[in-house]
Amino acid sequence: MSDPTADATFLTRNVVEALPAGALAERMRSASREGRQLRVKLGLDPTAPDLHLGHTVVLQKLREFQDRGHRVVLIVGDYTARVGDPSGRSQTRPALSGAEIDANADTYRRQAHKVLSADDDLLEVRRNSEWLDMPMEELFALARTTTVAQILERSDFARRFSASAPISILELLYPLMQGYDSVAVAADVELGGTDQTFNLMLGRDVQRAYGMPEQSVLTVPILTGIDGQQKMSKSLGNHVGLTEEPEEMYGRILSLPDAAMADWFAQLGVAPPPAGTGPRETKRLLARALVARLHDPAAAAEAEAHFDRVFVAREAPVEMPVHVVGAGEDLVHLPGLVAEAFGRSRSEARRLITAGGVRIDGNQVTSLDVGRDQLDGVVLQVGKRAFRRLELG
RNA sequence: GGCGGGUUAGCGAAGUGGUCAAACGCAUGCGGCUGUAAACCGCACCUCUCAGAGUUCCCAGGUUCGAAUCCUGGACCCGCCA
Repeated sequence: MSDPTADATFLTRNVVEALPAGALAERMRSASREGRQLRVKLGLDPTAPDLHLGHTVVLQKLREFQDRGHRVVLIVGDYTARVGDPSGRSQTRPALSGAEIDANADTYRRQAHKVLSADDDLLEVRRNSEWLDMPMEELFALARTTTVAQILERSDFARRFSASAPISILELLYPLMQGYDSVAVAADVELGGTDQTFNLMLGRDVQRAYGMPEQSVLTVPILTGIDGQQKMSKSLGNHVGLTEEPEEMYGRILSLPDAAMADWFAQLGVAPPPAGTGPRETKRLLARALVARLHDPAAAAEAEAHFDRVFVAREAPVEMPVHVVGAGEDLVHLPGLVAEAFGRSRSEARRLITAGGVRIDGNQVTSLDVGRDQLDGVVLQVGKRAFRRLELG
């Protein structure tokens, strides 16, 4: 392990807040003296099956800790997911079934490895059902650590409370459970988005109540989605999934509004281009860098080439699935063909054709029927991105 | 326990007996312009084998020639009072 003070300075770069001030450096120095790793906690709520680019902001930061020899403790909130984190929500959240949570937890772990080192010495993955499935007596002890006034300090609770909106007791318990996670894994540091500030800080109070050193808290920015408006979230459909194909990923990043680019560079830690670079090239650079990070540089280059070919030059991609046109009449009914080839309904296919969204070899289709002999080997296209090469069967 | 309000398409939200598959906005899809940017324009957006047909307005039953709209019962949500 290197110089702890310098490390702390490096690690607090690009974070929104490091609380309390100087605590991280101090903790790093004492850990260094004792010759032990810091335990750096991140809780993941397995309510959605996929991680996205927004999650990489915090994962990237965890990776920096790992690179300095510290141990990341990922907590899959399988137990707390049954409550639902009310942070930033105006409504009570629905609970998930055990099976859904299990499935999500699994994919989380796999996806997190895209950014984190999987080295056993540097990564520990736990589920909070290990300790939160506690006797009521222990729950009482936990509940005693915090007052309602403390919990109501949190702005979203306060807002709902003053608006007379419902707040369930279960929701009030959520921050306590998250805090108890910190006790259970003896966290030295906990990371989270800025929307987690309250929960992270409460974790300190809970730790103190249990007679243990209080964790240092780092909050990272919440990444904007590709709509440039709302925070990135799968349910808003404005996300870039970590498991997406390079081509898809590249394309989605390019659709980011210009106004949001600067934030992305800063928050995702991509080196910005030299001054004077145009917005188009700047965004291409961003997209290349991110695809390279989540896949590899070769994939990024290929994705860009594919993009240029399909969307700039408007040509068909090099490779595409083949659809075999079944034997039949001399005249082929296009709605049926499009429906079959792209898995849509005939009605939808018909609408697309009428709207001018279907092309054959690049030419907009205007009639609903086409001679069968004109379909051999041609490229059938729906919209800008879906292609099938046709073959006669 | 008492009183009141609510439940309409992916979301928000009109509609209070026929002209309602249901205004409008958002989101989404396709097209145009373009840098898959912004802004803007056009079309589509319950389902389908689409000049037509089918199924809707929390659920069940009823009134009526006719109901998203009226009545009865039920479910769920919310508020106020206790």
